[in-house]
Amino acid sequence: MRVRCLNKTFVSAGDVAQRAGVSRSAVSRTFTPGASVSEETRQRVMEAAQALGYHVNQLARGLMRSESGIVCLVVSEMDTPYRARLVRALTHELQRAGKVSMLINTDPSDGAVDTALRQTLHYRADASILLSGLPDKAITRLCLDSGQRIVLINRDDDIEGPFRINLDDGHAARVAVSAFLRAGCRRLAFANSAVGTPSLMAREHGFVAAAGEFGLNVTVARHGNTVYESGRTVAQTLFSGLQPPDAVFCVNDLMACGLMDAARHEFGLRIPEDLCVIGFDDIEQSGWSSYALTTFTQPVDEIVKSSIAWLVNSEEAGGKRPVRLHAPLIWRKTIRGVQRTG
Amino acid sequence: MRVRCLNKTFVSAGDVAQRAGVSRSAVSRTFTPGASVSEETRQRVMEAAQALGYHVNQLARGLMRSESGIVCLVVSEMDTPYRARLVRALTHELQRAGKVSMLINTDPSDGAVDTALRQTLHYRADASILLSGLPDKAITRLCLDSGQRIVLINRDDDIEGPFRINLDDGHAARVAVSAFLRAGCRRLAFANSAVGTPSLMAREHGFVAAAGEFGLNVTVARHGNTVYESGRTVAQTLFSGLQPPDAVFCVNDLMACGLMDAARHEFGLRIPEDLCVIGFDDIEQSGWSSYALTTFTQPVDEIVKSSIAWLVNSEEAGGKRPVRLHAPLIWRKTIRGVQRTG
DNA sequence: GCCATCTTTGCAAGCGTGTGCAAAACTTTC
DNA sequence: GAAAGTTTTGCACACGCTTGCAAAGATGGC
Repeated sequence: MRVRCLNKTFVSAGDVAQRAGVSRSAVSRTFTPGASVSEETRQRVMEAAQALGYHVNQLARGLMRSESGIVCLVVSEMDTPYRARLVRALTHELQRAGKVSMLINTDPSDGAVDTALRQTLHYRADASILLSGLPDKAITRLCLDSGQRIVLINRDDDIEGPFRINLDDGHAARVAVSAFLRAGCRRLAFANSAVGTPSLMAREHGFVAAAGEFGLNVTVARHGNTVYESGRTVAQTLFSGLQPPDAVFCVNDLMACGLMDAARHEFGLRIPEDLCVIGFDDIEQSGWSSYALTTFTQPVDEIVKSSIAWLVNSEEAGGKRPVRLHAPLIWRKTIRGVQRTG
Repeated sequence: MRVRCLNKTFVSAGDVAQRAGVSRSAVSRTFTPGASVSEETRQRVMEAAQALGYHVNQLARGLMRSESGIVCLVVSEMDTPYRARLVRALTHELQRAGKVSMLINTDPSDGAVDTALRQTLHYRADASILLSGLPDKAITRLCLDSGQRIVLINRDDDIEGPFRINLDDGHAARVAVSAFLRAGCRRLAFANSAVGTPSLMAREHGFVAAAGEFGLNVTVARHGNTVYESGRTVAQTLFSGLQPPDAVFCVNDLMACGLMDAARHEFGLRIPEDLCVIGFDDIEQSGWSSYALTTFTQPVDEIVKSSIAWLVNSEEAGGKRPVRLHAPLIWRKTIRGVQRTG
């Protein structure tokens, strides 16, 4: 049998009321901002609450109001540097906004995103923020119909209803091309994963298109997940060929790191003398002096700020069109020649 | 005014009952494993639930039972590679155990761990897992008295009651010393942060003591947080001196990476020829070929497994003494000479 | 001192669920 | 077919909270 303390497990509003000599309503109102309580009773209640160690039961509160105060973060591979940073920033800001975050792991093994998103319904989450995996349309509908708000970050799916927030991948791709050209590179390549997420593909297509405008072909290599190892594998493909590239735009910093390591340690290439590299995300490791990667930085603060602003302001349910944010290029040392603002 | 659908926001068990032509209890029992329902009614209920899109309201369920199914993860700097990996593994395993994880960010800005831990009480979490920050004793008591279970990971504080899980830091330190000695190193140093967490200090003291047994002094340098930049700073201190070390045990892989980068790029040292390095955690980056760091690996799976096993089995509230896990040394390329199993 | 106005308070009805209890339905046995 | 036993079912209450409503109390103007 479960061993517990002798007294009741939790003190309830009733207990506090009794001790303070007021009604249950009074203590409820004391803890409800904007409710009508006299200063005197408030004091008495607070005192009793303090003494008894009372905490409002958010489960019960959430049952009455329609708001549970819970926001779900739906994310897979959350230990990826960029994802981890985003999760950290989101939880931090959500807490400041008086919300609490429920973390839903959608790593492949245990069912799909759908199962997870359905989980968010069980707890009557006020909102869900999806950092990865695209949910089934029906489930999304279900969530929206349940009054839940949905934010899609970097997933430019064609679903109607959610708040969509994306980067201007096309613009970044053009900036990358012109940076490479200015550095004197002519044999361009694009390193992608085989995942095929819309935003990853937007970078690839944007890069190919922008290069095309200058009459240049792009060698595209895709492999596996968007991780370090894939970067290495792609490097094997690219640098073993007859016409190895002298510039590679990597869809992601993690892949860029893998590609650079393989280029240096297995093919003896010097960066940026023999090879220029640009990445995407600006993860912490890109700033480490072994990489010093020139890369596009994710405006994490802006992403977080606008997401949460939309969640909290229950007004303006608008947001038909996705918010597009700019990802500026951070110049480090993987591109030769003079830098210019991109 | 908030725009909603015309129908009720959520369908309740009552709605399902009405449609299925049974009582509300029948619905409740259908969704309660082990309750007594005839196969026929179960079918009817499931059908109606499906049609209406019914989901058990976990908030209400949690109100009735004493279990909310919520487990809080209390963590700061969660985008650190090791922490992120742990959080990922924990959420994954918790979900498999039918729990859901609430992520509490205790980054310095908004209040201390205490505020966060109190937050876990608001939602009547079944348990809290603390990865960082040591809570006030009073709050811990409060949580325990409320029937909440607490797990402390890598925080060997002297609090009574929580389930404590630690690594055998002392043993690891001894292994590090002998690895350095076998590689012919004689001028040992320890790179630590200024944070002073028990487990970090245990590594330092263990290393100094073990070296002492061989009549060797250890230069100890401490600086800032346990991050990459601190590793660089510590390197400045260590390698600018008259007697620069030829072996450094870093309290953490992140610091090891910083130290190695500074050693190579600012002091022109070759690793492992001029300098041997050992780290701790075995983060992903340690495996990257730019570092190839020999390091102690955190048995994340074991940590997660034993934590959750303890949370779920409400029996055996035992666990007075902390669980000590072994952190094996992963041999890569930052120690010269022949490897031997440690 | 009296009435109108405003604030504070307690009552009671809900929110959506689990569950003990007794009645009802079904099954077995003789 | 009746008695005994087993399962299933519905009622009603509980969980801890919010909130509309009306009564009570405080305040002010005349």
